[in-house]
Amino acid sequence: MQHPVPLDQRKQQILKAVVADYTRTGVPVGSASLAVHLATWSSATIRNELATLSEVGYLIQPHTSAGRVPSDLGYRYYVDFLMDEEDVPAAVRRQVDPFFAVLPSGVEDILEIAATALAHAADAVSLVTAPRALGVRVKHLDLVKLNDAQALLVLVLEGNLVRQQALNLTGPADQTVLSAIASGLNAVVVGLNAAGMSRLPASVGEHVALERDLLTQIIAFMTVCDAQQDTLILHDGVRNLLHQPEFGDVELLQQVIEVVEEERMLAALISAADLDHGIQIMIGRESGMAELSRCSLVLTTYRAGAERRGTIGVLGSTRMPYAQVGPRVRYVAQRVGRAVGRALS
Amino acid sequence: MQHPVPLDQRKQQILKAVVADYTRTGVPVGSASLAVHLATWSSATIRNELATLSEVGYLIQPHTSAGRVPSDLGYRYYVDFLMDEEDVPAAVRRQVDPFFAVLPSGVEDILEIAATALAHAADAVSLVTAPRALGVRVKHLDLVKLNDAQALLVLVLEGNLVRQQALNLTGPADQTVLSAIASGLNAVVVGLNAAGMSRLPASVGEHVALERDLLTQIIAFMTVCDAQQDTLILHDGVRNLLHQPEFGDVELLQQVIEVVEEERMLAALISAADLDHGIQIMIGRESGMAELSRCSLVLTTYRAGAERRGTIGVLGSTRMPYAQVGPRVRYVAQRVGRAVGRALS
DNA sequence: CTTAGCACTCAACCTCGACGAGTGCTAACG
DNA sequence: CGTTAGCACTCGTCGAGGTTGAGTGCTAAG
Repeated sequence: MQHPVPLDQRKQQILKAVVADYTRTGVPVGSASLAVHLATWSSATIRNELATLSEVGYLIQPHTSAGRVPSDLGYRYYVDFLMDEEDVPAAVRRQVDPFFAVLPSGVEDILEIAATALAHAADAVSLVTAPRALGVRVKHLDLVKLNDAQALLVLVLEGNLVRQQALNLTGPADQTVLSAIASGLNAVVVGLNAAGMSRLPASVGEHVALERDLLTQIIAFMTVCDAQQDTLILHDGVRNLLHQPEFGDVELLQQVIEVVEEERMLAALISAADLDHGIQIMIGRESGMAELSRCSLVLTTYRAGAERRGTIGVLGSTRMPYAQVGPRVRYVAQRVGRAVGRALS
Repeated sequence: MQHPVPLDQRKQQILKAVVADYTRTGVPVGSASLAVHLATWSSATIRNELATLSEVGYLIQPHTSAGRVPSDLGYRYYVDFLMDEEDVPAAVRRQVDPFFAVLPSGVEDILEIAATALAHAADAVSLVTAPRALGVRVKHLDLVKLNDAQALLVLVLEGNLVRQQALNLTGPADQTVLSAIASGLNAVVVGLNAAGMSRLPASVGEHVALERDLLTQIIAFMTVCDAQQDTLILHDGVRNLLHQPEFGDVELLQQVIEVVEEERMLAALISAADLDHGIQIMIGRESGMAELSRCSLVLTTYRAGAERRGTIGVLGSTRMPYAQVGPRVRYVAQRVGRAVGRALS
């Protein structure tokens, strides 16, 4: 990001007022209405300042005789230097908390609830990714016979994530044999991730060949699970976009909804996000996706335990109340982190 | 449904032509353009017929000097008596088939794929419910220790449906004890549904009290699973609504998307559907939901094995090409049935 | 019963002018 | 020299008025 053009005190106040007004009303704001809020200066003075703010690219005029609208850059300056984050109102807390009062034991179910809660709290489209670790660890596994050629692997991973997959049997094997192998593997495999499992010493049980073969398949499947976790994205609240006037244009709406339904595109975006510090805000074209040029993303991580983290955030119009949305996203993130942490037991 | 007003040959042909034209263009159709297709009669004659078709309620005039548009009743008559279903074009088959070429082993994953496939094939919002049986039967179960007070129940149900739930332990119990109980229960419980399990004789293992208690909780959870199956609805393809001119009105769009995102409302609707015969088409207000007054549902069942069936279908504009959509829904339903059947092993 | 002809209706579209919100510029003021 | 009142100017919005054309219903003739 290039160094922002520095602004004096008064220009900052005016820019802040423009963002506040426009965020509230959705209508380009003119010097007169600003002069009411900022009674210190006349509308003419403000007009001069607006002109220079437009010149340096922080404001845009839809047409000659219209008021000013913040540009992406303007929002960026606002977000970085001017914004006073608002506390999450009690009303919103009361709206969010019940979602986390009674929780299912599976992580994915919790995330689904989180998506709904955040969509309500932030009045935007919510996005949630599964918590990611360097390699998911196994908590328990089981083998169920399907037929002579196949067995069903049931993996219980950390966080009570349950995954199933059909495995090929090299030869016929009873359920009793499978159960024996499963309990044999359970003894050595618990707490390991894919990498750890591939370092496992030679077989332990009596059905050496079969067990070896199954273990190879299990490791392969776990690698797949790891990869899937990155791309799994839940979303909710598309309805919240519809009452925004800027999405009155159906063309635009269609592009945005297509991106949201096509989760792959979001996955790329989110994984590119730099979330080392608290919250990341991507404004308009900053996301790099043309379809989202009128949208902003507010993302943060939730932490469940020491090294497990997922991403949670919202997608909304660039004209969103950033001062409110940020804290709300963080609030929900904290709840999710706690809930997922508990599920990790 | 009240008895429909009978129509003579000519009126039928005209009604059919109106539906065909309107479905294609989305513009109210007038007598002149009909006279081109139905060269047998002059526009004046057709005009007379249109007037009587309007009187009996099969057609509607948006305003005095506009053409005619089919009413819900008109579509109903068309669908019941006039429609010639079209074969699913090879192009569509080629679009659908790849989705079912490589299949995951879990039923739910298959259904998700089905939803996407159908959304593409029918160019509408697809809806899919899980296959329902009178009571899902257990294939395998397992107990994993979470902490001193709780154990995680992992149920593998028919169709490789995996469900997990935390159970309360009346007293502390090792993983070894839990495994013993699990294998004891497995011996008697496999193939039973919730009802069957509650008729089970007194305990078999050595940890009588604990086992009894857990079994009660398991039965309760299975009942919940049964209930959940009815309400689980996957959907995809909201984007397909957006390029329909009738949803250019954002108000309307919002209502529809709200219903789709709020799955509960659809669940009620779908479970009310009468699917004894091949396919059910609900047109406009027939659904009873005001929000969907401009939408139609085309639903059918897919069968996986003898007594397992789920619902699959689409939600689109009332002005949808019923003659094409019906067969396509059936086509996908058949594929899904086969795929789920295979997953049931 | 069918159909040509015709008067009629009405949404869609265009144009035009009034309106007004908002601007940029200039000149006066402290 | 920064600030501000005043003013001419721009340009989108809104409503009135007029035109167009698709489509109708009715009538009378074939």
